[in-house]
Amino acid sequence: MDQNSLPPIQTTARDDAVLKALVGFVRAEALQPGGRLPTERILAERLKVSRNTVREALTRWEGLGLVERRQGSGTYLKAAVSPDMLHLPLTLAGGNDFTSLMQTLEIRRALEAEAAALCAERASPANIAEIERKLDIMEQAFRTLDGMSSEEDWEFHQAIYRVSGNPLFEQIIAAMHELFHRFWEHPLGVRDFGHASFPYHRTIYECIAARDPRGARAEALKLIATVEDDLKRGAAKLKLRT
Amino acid sequence: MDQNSLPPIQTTARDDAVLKALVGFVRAEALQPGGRLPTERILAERLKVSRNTVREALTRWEGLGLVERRQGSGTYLKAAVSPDMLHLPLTLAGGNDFTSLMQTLEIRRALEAEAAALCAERASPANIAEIERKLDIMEQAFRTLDGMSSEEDWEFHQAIYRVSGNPLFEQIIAAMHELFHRFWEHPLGVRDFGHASFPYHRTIYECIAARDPRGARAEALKLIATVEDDLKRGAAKLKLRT
DNA sequence: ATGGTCCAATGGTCCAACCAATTTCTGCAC
DNA sequence: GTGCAGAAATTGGTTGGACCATTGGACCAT
Repeated sequence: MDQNSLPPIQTTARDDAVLKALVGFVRAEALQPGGRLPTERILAERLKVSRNTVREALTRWEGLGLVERRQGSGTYLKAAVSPDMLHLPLTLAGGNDFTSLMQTLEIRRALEAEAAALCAERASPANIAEIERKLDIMEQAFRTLDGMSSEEDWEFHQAIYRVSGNPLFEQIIAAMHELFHRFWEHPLGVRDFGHASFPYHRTIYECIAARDPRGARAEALKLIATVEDDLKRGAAKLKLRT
Repeated sequence: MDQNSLPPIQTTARDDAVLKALVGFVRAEALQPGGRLPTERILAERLKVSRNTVREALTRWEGLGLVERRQGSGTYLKAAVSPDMLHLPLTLAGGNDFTSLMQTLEIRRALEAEAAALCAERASPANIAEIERKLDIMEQAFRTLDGMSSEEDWEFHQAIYRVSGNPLFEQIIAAMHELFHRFWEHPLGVRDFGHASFPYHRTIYECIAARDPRGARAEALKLIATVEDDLKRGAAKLKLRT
């Protein structure tokens, strides 16, 4: 017998019930990300639970990044919610060491290549125009600053993830982006970090515009490879462990 | 001016401070997963904060899967913690609908192929033997049950992720496994769901044993393709939306 | 317009108590 | 002594009420 057929009963689950009610509220009110939730006091009164219970529920959602609380202002929705949401709380020991960054890059390589390929398959003309716009901005920033601008670079890649049609790509990479961002600003002592990756942004775009999934995948892999090289050069310079 | 040069100041962060102190405690006591944390009341007293604040902090950790609370018993550590942890709270609108499962598969395709390739590069003889053992068990289960056994199948793939040398693969896929598991037991009305994927498990293993990254990647892609086919067949049968 | 002051709303913290589940102890029967 | 039922202590869960800190808008003086 599958032990899943007899799940443990839940005798008390006030805060979970609160969250369920909140999901209902968000849907009933068609609340969009950025919208404001009822105040804690109102929720407590309406749901007939203590304000503390409401707070515990909201704390959970806050930890999951679904909601943002601003003292003196209110509680705001940060992401879309649905009744059958699944939360994947990944917690990984992330450091600034070479190994962690390399591992992050391996994940990014896998996802970036796949996303680029899917993007090339599915992009509409409007999508392609949007990506080109982001590319132009990035290239402009590159010339102005004489180097990679992490902000504009990120926007470009994000556009590709979005157009891939699979929101999971954007979510996973966005979550890891913070980890990556940390060291992006401190290029391990390597001058011109990311310079080598610059030309591949355009080649990726061209493959997408040409609806060439295989090419897009190949160019994406090349781009990641240049970043890996930069990383290795930095590691060698700092004599970090491999 | 770079807007990062004036980051918002942090005036109060009691519960965050509690978590930081808790990290220190875990490390000082060399607390292992499964170990028991101090009582909420004791923590409140020691840290000179209200029990409510302690509870908010623990609620966050609980939501992140780091800790488990058992009423009447205590609070127990569920995973290792470190000062520089990174949390990726992925929330995906995951249902049993065709679209969600297909998107999950696209992620799995990206990661599975990369992991198989890395595994083929890095596997030690002992690793290879371990994977073969898992493969034998899976094949045995297949013959006995006359069908795929999700449990043994999962163990096989997990072994590959582990040997890939990058713990992120295992963590991400493991988190998504629950989503996949849901419908794995209810194969959308498709008889012999997963049957077609069976032979590729051995071909993947053989490529790994032969230290053939390209082959391993190719076979992994074939395996996922068969699952996608099964999924599409099920969707067509159930007239689900694409 | 600009800046300052006040004030109501809102999240953050605290306290003291009680409830509910669990564990531990106690004492009785055998 | 052993075993077990019930009491007692422990521990997380909930409640209600209070106060603090921050926010943002209204109002006012310059």
